[in-house]
Amino acid sequence: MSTLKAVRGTRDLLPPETALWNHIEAVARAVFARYNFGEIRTPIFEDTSLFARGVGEETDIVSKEMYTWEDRARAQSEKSQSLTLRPENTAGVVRAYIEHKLGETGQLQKLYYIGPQFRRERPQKGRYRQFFQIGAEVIGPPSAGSESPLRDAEILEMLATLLDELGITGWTLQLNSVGSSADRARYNEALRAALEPIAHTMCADCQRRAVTNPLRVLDCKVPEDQPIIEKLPRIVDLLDPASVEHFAAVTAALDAAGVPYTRNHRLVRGLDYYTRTTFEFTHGGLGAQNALLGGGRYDGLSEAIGGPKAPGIGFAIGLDRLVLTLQAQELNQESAPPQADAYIAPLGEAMNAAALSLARELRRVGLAVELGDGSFRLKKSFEAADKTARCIVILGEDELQSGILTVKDFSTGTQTKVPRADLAAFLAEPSK
RNA sequence: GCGGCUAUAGUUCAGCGGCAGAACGCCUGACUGUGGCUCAGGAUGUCGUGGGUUCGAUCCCCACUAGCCGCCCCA
Repeated sequence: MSTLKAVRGTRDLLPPETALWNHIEAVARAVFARYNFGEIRTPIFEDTSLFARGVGEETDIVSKEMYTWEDRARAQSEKSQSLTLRPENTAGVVRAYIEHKLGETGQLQKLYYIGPQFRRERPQKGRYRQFFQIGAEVIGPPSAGSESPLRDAEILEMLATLLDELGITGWTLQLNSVGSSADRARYNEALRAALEPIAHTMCADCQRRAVTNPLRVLDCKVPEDQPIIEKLPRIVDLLDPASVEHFAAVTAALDAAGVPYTRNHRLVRGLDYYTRTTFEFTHGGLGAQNALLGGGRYDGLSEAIGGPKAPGIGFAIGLDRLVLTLQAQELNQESAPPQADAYIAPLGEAMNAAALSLARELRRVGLAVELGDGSFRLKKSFEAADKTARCIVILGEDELQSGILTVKDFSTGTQTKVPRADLAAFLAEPSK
């Protein structure tokens, strides 16, 4: 019988790596709080039609990457229902916005989420079937200012701040506008027409893309094709005046705030709901998956799934990729394993009960304490203590009788007698 | 879903058609209470899983599974 393993594309996250995950999440929460975002937690599965209508039937995500099953009826009166593990979280957030009539508040809703998403893709580095995203959405009725380009710029400025505060170096913000859905359809046809006579001079992939999905030609990385791609029509030339004005306002605000960005005419994103502003923050060193995060405006999404007019803008950060990037950066640095403040070494099993009592006392005042076992010989206690804690506290007959504990600080090698009443304060002082 | 590479000790990896290896890590080492550095000794294991070829397979062949890389696409 084969041993059970985590299924393909899923994985266990173990210490000490989980400490990094928690750190990233804590920084994100702190940054979001400063921008006055609140947390939303939506279900991990939804009615399949939410994604079909929201993300788009023809997208790769919906057409071939979803985990979908039929949740069978359990009573005569109940109908079976097609359910899907969420492949992204924006649709769920907008569904919740509609369901709870958040638009009726008249206020701009600023919501963030942290959680797992599911797509059945071939796993690679930085790509998993259960992966984690940190995302946020700004959505509301137009009267609340949800259409303002200031919201776009603020989101981008917040993301730049977040990456900076996480210590991510070398990121690039790629920015584009895809206009209205009508603009995008016109552009698609313009590209197709422009490619038809020249596609045969391009790489094999592009020849195929020119027919199946002209927008993807823009992503081609073959050097010989670049001059050809540069001469293709740009979507910016086909945008309606309002979209042009919107985009200009976004870039003007970014310039004023000093957020660096790169105008990328080729940035087209794969989800149907994007309108106007689209963006990616990319980072080298992630291989083919160079996008740390992506997002954009989705002015028609709410209406597409049966809600009121509720323009919005949001993003999703690939948490797994953020972790990979930070781990790669930290390769050059020494990362010390987490250390407890003290290791209590009871001498003999008769001391165990007293040791727990002492540990409780220290832990209650906030010290991190590792508790040894009285069956260990002192030598073994020292070995264990040296690996897990800054100090060892010896608790034997003498110490119990006298109330004076023996403490040795590993960083200095000095051994001290400390009255039990002073122990917590002694341990709390950073050793010099 | 397609193509390429890979799978050996806890970890990183050598290796060979004929007894399974290194480094690091781990365990032990006088003493009724002293770690690190060094020294001595020790254990590592279904050689990914299942078939096949062979007197004999960890090694060669096939399938499967998983990982990595690329494609597709995306976070």
